[in-house]
Amino acid sequence: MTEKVTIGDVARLAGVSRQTVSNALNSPDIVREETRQRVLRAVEQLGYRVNQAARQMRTGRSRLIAIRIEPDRDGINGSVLDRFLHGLTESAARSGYRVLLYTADDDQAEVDTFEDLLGAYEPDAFVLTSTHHGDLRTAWLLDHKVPFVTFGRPWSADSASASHAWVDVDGAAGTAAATRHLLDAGHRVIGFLGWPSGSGVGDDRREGWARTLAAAGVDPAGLSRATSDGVADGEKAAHDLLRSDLGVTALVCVSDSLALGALHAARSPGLAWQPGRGPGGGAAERPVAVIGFDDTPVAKAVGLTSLSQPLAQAAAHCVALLTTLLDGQADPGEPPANVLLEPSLVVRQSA
Amino acid sequence: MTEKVTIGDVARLAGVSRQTVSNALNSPDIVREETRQRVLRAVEQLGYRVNQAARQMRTGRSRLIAIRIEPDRDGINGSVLDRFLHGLTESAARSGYRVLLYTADDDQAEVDTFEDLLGAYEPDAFVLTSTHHGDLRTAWLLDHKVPFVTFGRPWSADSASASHAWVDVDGAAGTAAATRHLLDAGHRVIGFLGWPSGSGVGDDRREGWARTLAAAGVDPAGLSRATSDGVADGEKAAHDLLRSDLGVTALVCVSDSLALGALHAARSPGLAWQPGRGPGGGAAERPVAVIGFDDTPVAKAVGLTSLSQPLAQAAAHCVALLTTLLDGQADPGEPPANVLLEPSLVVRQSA
DNA sequence: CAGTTTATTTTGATCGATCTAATCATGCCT
DNA sequence: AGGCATGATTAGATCGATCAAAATAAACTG
Repeated sequence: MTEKVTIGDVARLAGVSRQTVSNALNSPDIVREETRQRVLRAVEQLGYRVNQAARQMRTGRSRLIAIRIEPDRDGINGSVLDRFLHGLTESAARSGYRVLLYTADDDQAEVDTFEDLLGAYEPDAFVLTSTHHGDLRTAWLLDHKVPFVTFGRPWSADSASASHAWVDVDGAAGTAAATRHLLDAGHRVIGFLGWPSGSGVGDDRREGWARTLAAAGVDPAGLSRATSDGVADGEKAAHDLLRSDLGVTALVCVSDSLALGALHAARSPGLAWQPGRGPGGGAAERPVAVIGFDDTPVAKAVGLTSLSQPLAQAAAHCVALLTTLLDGQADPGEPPANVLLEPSLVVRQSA
Repeated sequence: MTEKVTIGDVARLAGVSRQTVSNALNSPDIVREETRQRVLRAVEQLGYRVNQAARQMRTGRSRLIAIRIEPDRDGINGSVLDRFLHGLTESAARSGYRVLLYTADDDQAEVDTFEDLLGAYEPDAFVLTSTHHGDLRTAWLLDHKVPFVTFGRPWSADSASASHAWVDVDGAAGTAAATRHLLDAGHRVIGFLGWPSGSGVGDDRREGWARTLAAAGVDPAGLSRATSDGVADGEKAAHDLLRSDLGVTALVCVSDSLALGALHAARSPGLAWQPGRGPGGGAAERPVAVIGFDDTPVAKAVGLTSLSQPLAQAAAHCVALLTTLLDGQADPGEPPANVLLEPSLVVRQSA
């Protein structure tokens, strides 16, 4: 163990009182410059570091941010949270905060954990991910006046009231960009592989595709398929869509999992298309173009064009919003701030 | 915020002193049974939770375990740490500990962070991942008598001295199992795609393959290729190995990244093989079998047979070793304990 | 039944920082 | 020079728990 250096040790060496050391560090402006220097030199010399536990007792602030780590549910998209976590840890550290992890199997368990953590470690704030309709967690936190930010919009009906700070990535803007990219490449009949409607994220992403396609004069009706998230599901849905006689030459997908399945389907015989004509018959076949979402390692590995979420940025914004909340700079009259970031298209071989 | 409930509140309600409440919770055996019940009822009623900061000040124990979260370097193998982290968080919680994250770009930066954290948050222990030759970090922690466990063996020359607790997965046993699986399936000339020698993990995994192949009467010499970790690298190396006239019909790979590359190579024309004869000429071609390592989401997605590390188990063992260290149950005379787990082969289409 | 031992509970101090309020200098104004 | 606002520093209390030691109650012993 490192020998403990307390504020008293520093005070003794600098020849001042404990409080002056504290002031020199926390309210530099009320200490005489020369004294401040002397204190800082002593701090340096002894390698003093403020003890969080002691500070926390007095101030009630732990400088901890808690976040739940999820079991990477479907696997393929699991690394998204991982990258976000990394960004969060870095940004938090830059602002003098540390990240504390916890797990919970469902909303209720998570709320219980809130109570546990607040009683024991007193994190200053929470970051919630995977927000969804009728989220118990946000209600509880608001109710107990615990500061928090969500990574993900509040997808509830009363989102108009915008009752908490959030950061999100604009899925619709992403799929719109993907669709535009395909249109620019000469595609017209562009399909969409999504999740069953009802999930905020999924609906949002579909909307971006539909809007852009319609704007280009193509009716999106009938060009979309919904399925659960999985490679096999994606393959099946893509097959179904490509076999129909609609002349689909490209697919925008709500996730890399579905896109990967679509890629398999697209490479199965008889589903390619010929430039300049409709599908079927002719030379120089071109494979169906596919674009995924999330830019997971899988996408990189198989050359799948995909939409990349600016996760490090999102994390940084979360921390920024939190520090504003915590430092009380937030105007209580103003509605809570929020940030919407645009994903970027990473072009690879698949489109 | 939740209204604060202190040990004093509980004491008042239960009609005893603060210390008795503390005893009832921490040393139940020295409190009269009836009193204990009364205290527990009061605790329940008020929803009391011990304040870690206050406890930490007195006891010097924070009940925090710190671990570094790495930027998922190559991406494809990134989720391994993620899954380990999840397991660690769960196991730690079960033992009354929480996980604190930090980042660091290299060993030196990590050591600096040790000092920071120990001064400020006083984590009770560290869990180190990615141990390697000449690891600065273990030396520093040993030197400062900070409890820690590594996930990964000490790969140093003086590993004989086994100076710290560790948990690891037996890579050699894994590749041995993979090789045996291929032998059982009728393969004889089985190649290996690995990393350049010098990395403990890589050498270990190669060794399991070589040993098993030799035991089956096949000389592994010349059947292995070394390359950096990447899909393209793997494809190139696999091509090279398959094109040689050695008659390789299967490949064991040190990682899923390389295996994915190998899979691509194996599917390129002219590299299949015919059962019952050597490569080239004949009917009923069979693709080259490929086995990867780590069972990443990519493996699952593309149907790659791979070796799965028991990460949740490994994490649980890490916590178990730590609690033994921290609760002082470890016999100081005994050398530190360690655990070696076996990976399991997840068989999919590729082999 | 006094004298001890053992069981149970309580009192007071303490961990290391910060808050509040008090003290001690200075400079300025009339 | 006295009065006073301002600047700089310090003394003492405090956060909530646990430790060490003391106090009290109960049990046992000869």
